Amino acid sequence: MARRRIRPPAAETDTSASEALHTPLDRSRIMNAVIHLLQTEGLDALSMRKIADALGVKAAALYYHIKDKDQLLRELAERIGSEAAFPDSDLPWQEQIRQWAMNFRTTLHRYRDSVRIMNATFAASPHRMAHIEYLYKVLVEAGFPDAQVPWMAAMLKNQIYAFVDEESRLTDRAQRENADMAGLGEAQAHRFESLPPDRYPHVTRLASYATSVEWDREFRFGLDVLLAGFESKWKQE
Amino acid sequence: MARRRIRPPAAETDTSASEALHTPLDRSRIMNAVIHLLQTEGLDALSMRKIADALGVKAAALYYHIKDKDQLLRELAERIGSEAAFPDSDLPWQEQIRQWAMNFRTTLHRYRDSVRIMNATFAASPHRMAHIEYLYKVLVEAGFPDAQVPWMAAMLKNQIYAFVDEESRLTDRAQRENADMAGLGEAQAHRFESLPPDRYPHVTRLASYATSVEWDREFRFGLDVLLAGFESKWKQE
DNA sequence: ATTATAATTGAACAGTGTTAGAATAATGCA
DNA sequence: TGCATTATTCTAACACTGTTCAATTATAAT
Repeated sequence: MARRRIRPPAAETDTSASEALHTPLDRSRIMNAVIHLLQTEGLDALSMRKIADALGVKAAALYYHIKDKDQLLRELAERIGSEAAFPDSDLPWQEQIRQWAMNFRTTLHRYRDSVRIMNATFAASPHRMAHIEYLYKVLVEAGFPDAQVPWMAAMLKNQIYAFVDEESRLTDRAQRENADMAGLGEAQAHRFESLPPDRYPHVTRLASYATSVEWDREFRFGLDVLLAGFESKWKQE
Repeated sequence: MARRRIRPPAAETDTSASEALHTPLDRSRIMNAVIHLLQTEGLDALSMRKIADALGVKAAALYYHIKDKDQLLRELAERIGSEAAFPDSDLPWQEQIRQWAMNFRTTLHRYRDSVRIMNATFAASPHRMAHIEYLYKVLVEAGFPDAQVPWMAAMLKNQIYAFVDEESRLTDRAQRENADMAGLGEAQAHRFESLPPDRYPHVTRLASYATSVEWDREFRFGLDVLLAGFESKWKQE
């Protein structure tokens, strides 16, 4: 009775060489499965049971290696933070921040639902703190008053998160619409255009600007607004 | 057999006069229970079964009157949006936006987890659209180019949401800490102060500015940065 | 009193994160 | 090799979540 069970091959989701085939299990192997599942199905589908399935294991087995799901998300957020590079530190501060922001945005683009992950977890991990420290340093050395630097950094962070969040939402949606009914060109992006123009004259008139967007340009525009605002406020106080 | 069941008094959570005692049930009575539950226990505790309990009813009964939970949240968001007033339209545009933003912030303060609710629901409801229309109108009439107005409005909205979100989080936490260990003064707000100063010199040095915050002042500061940035960008292009 | 309609319920479905205790696999030691 | 110890994994359950459907009860109309 009770014959030895040999673990079945199990769909490993990704047999991309490296990483021993089915060795015991491991925090890093779990993280790989998490990332793969995140990219293919999104954050909402990221359940403990699905992660375990992808590893050919039952959900309870995960809890021998990790504390809870939140730890998984924190490690995910930390990993994302670790991939955004810092610009050369002898550039002028405006250019440093511009490049830093664009690096960060590019990194956020690489992970599905990245902004939601960042917002759902507290930032007190080494690589994420390094970004805060970097921003503080640049702004302090640029001569801004200590008391305002944390707020300026927060505004930059918020602007990036909010922008990338909306950007991801709209481009994802556009992709799906193009996939469903290929052709037909110019899907109506926002439903704003189909609103009563007498009640919302400005919204309907400006709705066209929300359809075809040059995201890179608009991201720079938002950054420039903040940087110009910083300088303006700095001079007059 | 099968005697008539007379509905028990049931804890109505709030017998604040008005509203017939236990008449059938009703979208507006449901909304009242939702709001009361939101304010006392927060968004995370807002489950269909708890809402039903507060009304002396089973969860399935709610679905005769509403479509799903999301509709409840959308009505909540719409209600919040409806309570923020618009400033006089003959003020200069900067002052209009300043007052509009402060009104909106005050309204958000009145509802627990309000920002999360706003962010979780799409804005295409009358009162919320009215705010977008208003912002577009003010900015267009201030002379800003059409193509940039939607982005400017988005930046203002994002700044308000992000600010109030953080503000609520920190003040809620401070209140809880003061409740637990009354006295002892100056709870350490952020854990930033207990970080290694050699690794994060700027963060630890500036941590003190995050402890005692004049939120009103900082909110105005953030707004002024945006307004100054808008003007600066507008002039040079 | 009987029929028609409005409102509520019980029970279930398919999920979620998480835990305790039993079962199994891998390992060290004699 | 056999045995005992440790390292993993599994089974089963708990307490939740939003939601649906058929059956039941309440209310109103005839």
